This record gives sequence, C-alpha cells and structure tokens, in this order.
Amino acid sequence: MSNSNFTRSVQTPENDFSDQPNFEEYLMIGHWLDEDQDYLASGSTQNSVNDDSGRNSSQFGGSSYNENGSVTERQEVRERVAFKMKSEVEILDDGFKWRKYGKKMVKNSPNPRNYYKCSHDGCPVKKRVERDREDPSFVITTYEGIHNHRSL
DNA sequence: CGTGTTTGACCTGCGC
DNA sequence: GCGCAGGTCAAACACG
Repeated sequence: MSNSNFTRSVQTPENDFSDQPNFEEYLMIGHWLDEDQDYLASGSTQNSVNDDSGRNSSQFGGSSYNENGSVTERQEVRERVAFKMKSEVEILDDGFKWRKYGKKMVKNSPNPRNYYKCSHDGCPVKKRVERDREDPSFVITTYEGIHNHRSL
C-alpha cells in the first residue's frame, strides 16, 4: 500500500498548518468503536481540535461503560481514539499513569512503536505511541479502551 | 525495596 | 501450511 496513505488522508494540508499554528498541537485523526472501523471514510475531514480536553480532562468517553450491572467483566466495547500531536517526546502526561510493556519495529515506519498499559488496577486501557514516518516531530498516539476510573 | 523499563521470545491472525 | 507482521509476556535490569 502507499506509504503515507493513512496519514495523508486524515491530516490537514500543510497550508492550514501555517495559517493555524494552534492546529499543529494535536489532531484527532480517528475516533471509532470496534464495530465501526470505517472512520477514515466518515471522519477523514473533520479534525477535532480540543483546546484542553486532551490534556486536562483526558476522559475519553468515560460514560460508555455500563455501571448498572458490573464493570468487572471484560468490556466488549473497545473505543479507540487516535491522536496525532506535534511533540518532541512521546511521554506526555495525560493524567494517567502508563506502564510500557512492549516495543516493536513496524514495517511502515523506521521508528519503533511503543505499547503502554494503564497501570491502574483493573484498568484495561492500552495506548500505542508511534512517531510519524515522514515527520518525526509528530507523535501518533492511539488509545484503546475506556478508563474505568478517574484520572489518578 | 518497590516500581517501572528494557528486551527478546512467544503467540496469533492473516495473506499467499 | 508457512511465513510475516503486529501484539503481548515476562525475566532481568535500572532507578527512586
């Protein structure tokens, strides 16, 4: 497949970046459930730029899990949120504590991909951090799952 | 001493 | 059935 087909289809043109310096902080490049993976076709052009919800609140759909019965069982609904943010370091404190559990070299990129898990007890949320193939100054972060606890 | 990181091995899904 | 690529585990290690 094309090398940058994924990123090109979801990020705004560079011209927009020049006009909107705030835009390059981070972009929501994907937000989909496990059932709906057709995010590229439906949400490719809408880049949600949240002012501070990504940093401060950092609760990605915290109300989706059912709390009437029990939250102890495995959650079938896996929510995935992909961010692409401009950052020198990939260790961004988003309000949760992450424990790295793996590192892999991916075919599509010369940069390694890091795997993190939420270190909170019983929290199933995972996180995948990867540098952009053509813009190493960008970091692609993919959250998977929903936190069953408050941030820290 | 407790917690998190590192790193290679192992597992699994998928395409050929 | 095999090989590749992505994802996870776990033992050893580093650091406060």
